[in-house]
Amino acid sequence: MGRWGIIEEEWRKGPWTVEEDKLLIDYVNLHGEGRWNSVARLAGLKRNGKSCRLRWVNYLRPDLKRGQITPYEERIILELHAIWGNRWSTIARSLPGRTDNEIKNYWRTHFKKKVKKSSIDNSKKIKVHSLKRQQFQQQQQLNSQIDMKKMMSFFEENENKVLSHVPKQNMTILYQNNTFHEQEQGGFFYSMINGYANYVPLPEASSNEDIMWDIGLWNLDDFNVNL
DNA sequence: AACTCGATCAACCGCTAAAGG
DNA sequence: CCCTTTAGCGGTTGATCGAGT
Repeated sequence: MGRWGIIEEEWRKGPWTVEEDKLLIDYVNLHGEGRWNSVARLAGLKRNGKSCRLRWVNYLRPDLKRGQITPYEERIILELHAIWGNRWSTIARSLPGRTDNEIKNYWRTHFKKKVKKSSIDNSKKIKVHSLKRQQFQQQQQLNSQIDMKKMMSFFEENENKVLSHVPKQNMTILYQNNTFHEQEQGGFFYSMINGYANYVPLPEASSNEDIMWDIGLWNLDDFNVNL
């Protein structure tokens, strides 16, 4: 019984201690991710499954990237938020090692006020309309020339392979370490920098017009490049 | 020294969808 | 089918910190 004659909280809450972290890490190493509700029983943690999962995915996961959001990452966040709105987990999939929570926090603290008045209407964010497409294409053209040069050489070196994937609306291709990695996700070419070609999923094309627009992005003539 | 205030961000909540039985 | 469990999402909170007064 607690101070007030009420049954004590069954689960611990609040910030995690290093001891708790270690218990959770040991549990995941032993049993893998998932079955979070059994962590308390099997690892001796007085945390509910939800809290354990959150701690793992947002902080303890070994593949997380630590440190400041880079300017490159910031640009992706801004551009993808213009497309997707507050769909943080979708945005996070394009930023390896970053969590949706991290991106959400970053955007809210850095950009919420600035975007408040002029922001696009997020209520229809799932639909891709021509205005958004125009905005996105304009942003594409505002990208730095060095990015465009890398993108150009990427296309030139891998033209056949890349173009063969264009009609596949559900194919995502990552280009890392001089190899292609294909993933079954909706997507299209987004940007290329630091040897990392990033295909970003978009809301599914719902009309021929949308599909044509997606393919249009692959036309190198569309990019304003000064080599 | 004491206080306010805004920024930051880890962790919470409610809710939904998918999976399991 | 229904009911329960589990995973995941996005909004919100509140502890903490540092800068300014």
